[in-house]
Amino acid sequence: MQDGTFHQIGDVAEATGLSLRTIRYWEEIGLVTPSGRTEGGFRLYTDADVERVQLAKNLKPLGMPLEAITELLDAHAGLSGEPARHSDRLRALVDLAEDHMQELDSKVAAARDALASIATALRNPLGGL
Amino acid sequence: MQDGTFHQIGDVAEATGLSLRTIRYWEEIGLVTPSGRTEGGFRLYTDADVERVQLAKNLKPLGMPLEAITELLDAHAGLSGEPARHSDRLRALVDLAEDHMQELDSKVAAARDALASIATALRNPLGGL
DNA sequence: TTGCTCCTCACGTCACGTGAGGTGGC
DNA sequence: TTGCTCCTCACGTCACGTGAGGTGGC
Repeated sequence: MQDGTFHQIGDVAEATGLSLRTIRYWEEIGLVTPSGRTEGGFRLYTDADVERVQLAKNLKPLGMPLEAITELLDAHAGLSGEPARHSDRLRALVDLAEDHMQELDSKVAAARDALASIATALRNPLGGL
Repeated sequence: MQDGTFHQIGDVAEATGLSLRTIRYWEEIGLVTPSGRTEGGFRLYTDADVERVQLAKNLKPLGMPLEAITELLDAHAGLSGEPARHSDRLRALVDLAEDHMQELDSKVAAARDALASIATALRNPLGGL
């Protein structure tokens, strides 16, 4: 959970490939909040915070609004030995995310086909079919 | 190319699953322009116009700005028996699109893994790993 | 003390969503 | 003539990008 070491926002940005602005915006909307701040106001992230940023980044392609990703990660984080209530909530959110995953898969397939049909024009420059 | 029949924007929206606003916006930025208008100002789309809308929609998941998709479709449309200039341009744009396709593939894989790791918590509600 | 990193506004941008008020077309 | 579909503004939204001006920390 905590090993005593903290990370600054620049470290998190480098580790995840996100911009500082994005990480700050995600805090603004409550998606990822740093566990601490220095006296001067510098954000301090634990390893768990960084993992949450990375999870959020990886889930983004699903195309859900960031608010939905926030709910999903909140439900996931609150599951440590909880009663069945949180589990039901999490299950519903995971189902929703899996629906988005299905849609994403078919969109990617359609994109691949579209790109292939355009690329075909390079080998067969006849205009029509 | 043309069969004499034209389609109104509502038909195009229903056929492609896009909103009227999206189709109008795409015209605003020069992505898809209807081939004609009625006297009263109603947009008229040919089958080729509709195909272009559908291609643009399918390419969207690649994550390129709409301006890049416009260039790609323009280069593709201008390839009917053209000299090698357009072919070079098209090749470069297709290469760029294929790069985006690669990135999309790895993003989807990461999203699938992330979602699976969250879903695992439902079968193994121990909090840790 | 000098850099480098961080901070908070705050306006700009992209790709639309969402009415408001009005007119075309079978 | 009545609906239904379309039209053009024009402001709102989401997820940031991009400076402006200022301060923290090794």
